[in-house]
Amino acid sequence: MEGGQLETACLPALYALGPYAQPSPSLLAPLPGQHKLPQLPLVQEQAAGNHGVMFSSDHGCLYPLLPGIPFCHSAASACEKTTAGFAPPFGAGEAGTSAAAKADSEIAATTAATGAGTTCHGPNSWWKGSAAAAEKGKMKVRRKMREPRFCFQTRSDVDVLDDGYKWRKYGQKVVKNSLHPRSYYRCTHSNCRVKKRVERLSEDCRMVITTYEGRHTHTPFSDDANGAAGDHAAGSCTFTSF
DNA sequence: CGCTTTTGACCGGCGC
DNA sequence: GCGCCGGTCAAAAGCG
Repeated sequence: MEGGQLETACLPALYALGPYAQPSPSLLAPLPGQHKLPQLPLVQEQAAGNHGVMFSSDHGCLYPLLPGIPFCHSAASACEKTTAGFAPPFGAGEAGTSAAAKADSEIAATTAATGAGTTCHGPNSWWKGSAAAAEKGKMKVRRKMREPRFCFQTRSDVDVLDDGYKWRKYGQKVVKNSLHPRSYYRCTHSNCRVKKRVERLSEDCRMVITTYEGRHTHTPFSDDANGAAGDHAAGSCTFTSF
């Protein structure tokens, strides 16, 4: 359903960030058919910090929400600072719930684990185990193995931003202190375990918080046999990491 | 017919 | 130890 819902004209500038790529301006590659990207020094910090960065976009202008915010390098407390700082201007702070901070704290422990070169699951079983019994055991592992996350704030009438990837919705949940349900998506690419959450601010239903978790193992549209899009990938690996 | 979305249930983590 | 809450699962329904 997603991937094409947004008219290009009203697309918020959503750029592919390379959380693990080298901190270079080349990290910022505009997605196919999207706006030229501004220089975002903050992203370079993000590249080093791996996760927790937040941006705001207003139909084309993507900018750091809080310049100089402390990234979540390791401690959960740092994450809380980040998210708390994010919340006040908008009142709700859904993206900065304790759970988000909690997850970020897990990321801190996870980053090293994932850096070891292993995925938590088989390459083709990123969303479920083979057996229910085994799943129970894996569930805990999966929760521990959190991926780096990026949080974007965009202003849009549609929930799902066309970021060049194809997503499948796997859940929706009403979260506390939010008038709008949170939607959970997974990348449909077979080997890709990237997830994203989409939710709207209670105080401003036009503001959409999109949180990406993990890194794409493929280029945008690569699973759609869209070769042209693949050509947009900056280099071979920089753009693939999101 | 295959894929996606919906939705209620379940599970684990965390705070009290 | 208990309850709350976020995140995920999985069956059913919907859609192209």
